[in-house]
Amino acid sequence: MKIASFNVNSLRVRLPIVLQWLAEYQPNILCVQETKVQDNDFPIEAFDETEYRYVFKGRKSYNGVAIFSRNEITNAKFGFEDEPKDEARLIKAEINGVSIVNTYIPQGYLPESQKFEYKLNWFSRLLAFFEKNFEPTDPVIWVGDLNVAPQPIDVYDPVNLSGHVCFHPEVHKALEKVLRWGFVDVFRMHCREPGQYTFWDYRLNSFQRNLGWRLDHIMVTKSLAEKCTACYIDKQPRLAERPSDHTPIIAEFDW
Amino acid sequence: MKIASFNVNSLRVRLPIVLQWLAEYQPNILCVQETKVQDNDFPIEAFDETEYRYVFKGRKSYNGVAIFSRNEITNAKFGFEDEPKDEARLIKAEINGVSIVNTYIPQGYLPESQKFEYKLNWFSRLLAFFEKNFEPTDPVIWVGDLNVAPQPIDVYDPVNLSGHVCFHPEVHKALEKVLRWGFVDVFRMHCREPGQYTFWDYRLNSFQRNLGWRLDHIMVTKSLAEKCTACYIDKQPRLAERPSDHTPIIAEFDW
DNA sequence: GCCTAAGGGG
DNA sequence: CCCCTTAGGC
Repeated sequence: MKIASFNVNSLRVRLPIVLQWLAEYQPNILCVQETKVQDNDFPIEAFDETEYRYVFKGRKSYNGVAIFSRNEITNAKFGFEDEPKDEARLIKAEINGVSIVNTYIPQGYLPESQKFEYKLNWFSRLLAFFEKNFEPTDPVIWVGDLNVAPQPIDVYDPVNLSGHVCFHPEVHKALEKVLRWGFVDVFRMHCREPGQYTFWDYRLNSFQRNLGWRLDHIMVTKSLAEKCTACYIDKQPRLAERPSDHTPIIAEFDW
Repeated sequence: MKIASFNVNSLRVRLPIVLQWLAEYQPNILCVQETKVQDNDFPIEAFDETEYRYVFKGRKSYNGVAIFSRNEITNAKFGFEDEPKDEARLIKAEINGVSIVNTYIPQGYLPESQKFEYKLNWFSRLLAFFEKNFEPTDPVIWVGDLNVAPQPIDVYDPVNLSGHVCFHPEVHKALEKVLRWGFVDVFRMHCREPGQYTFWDYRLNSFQRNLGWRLDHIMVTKSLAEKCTACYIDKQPRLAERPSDHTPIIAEFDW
């Protein structure tokens, strides 16, 4: 049982990468973010030629989320239950008796901005969403681009980056609250190495110099964490002709 | 002695095609149009790695002409001598004792428009340019995207396209006047076949359906026409990954 | 359709 | 640096 998360930064531009990646890695589930495609323009034909089923919700230009799965996807719901729903940022679905929550959390622009307030609030609303829909003992997998590097080990320069909207005490507190509800960061459960990132800014040759951030995560409830056999980051898609600025993270489970 | 004309529709985008084409066909001279690149951004490095010399004149976004030659290029002049010079639409140069005039003639938008007036006027000014600079007995090669299909045989639907700015009685008359000064259309000297085109609109799948136009030409004075051994259109570059909407025309001479 | 540009976003 | 959008040209 393999589940992956990948911020594709335009599904249409990255379609060859995504199709090749699915064919090569054969995950059971792939959650993608930043599809940047309206539902009418979603490239369903390309995926209908694969064994993958899909659910998606997008909008013009920004955001957009999708789940691809080899097994049946049921009860797909998009966005929060209250306003603003942010449908192109959250999918909840059930696959093989496990609940999947795929999120693209707002980046937050600048700490002084309204957008940062919105981001912090988004974490609160997400916690309420988990509290309302699940018990911590349920099998729940929360994945996506969470736009937060949880620990100093998760950014290339923790001293100078402290205060950045993706590495900020307030955001760390907000994430911590959600995790404390009942999630385990399965990547850090398996790997304590520094320099393990999933995002590199397109500017500054960040990837070549490994000036990265670990922003993409696979968080699972405790019952599932016990069954997680591996979790790793795949940098291969970054070597493609037109790579995304993010790269996939994969977790494997014995169940 | 091989000379070719090719509207590249962005030299930077088509650079791989042009370099490969030069390496494969080894023409003595290649005239290109619609380089769409300012002189500061012209990719000279790429051509400095070949045996080709070059002269060019471009501007931002629109037009732009260049000549590549394996032999020395002398007395290169850009544009008309009077205003508007339209430097990014005309190069006159000498190569191997022959005069080359490479033109990208205005398309003309709509017959009712000012731009169409400008196009017709451009042909008049070009005739005056030839009269002033050459004798019909001189060896002169006039090539380029002339934005005119000379005969009914040169468009896919002569009845319905009659009146289009590139297949219009006024334009035919204007071209005819220039030809009568002393030029021979060497393509039609060698080939009377219909369906021989050099341009296909990107829209409507024109290339696949061969809904084309013969807009790119090699016109030569009589003394040279006698030495022309072949003239043909090369559709191979249209099979590239990112083809131009035009394709090269090539003439061969024994001299 | 495919090129260009300029402006917003990360 | 690479994505998006809109607008203009052909």
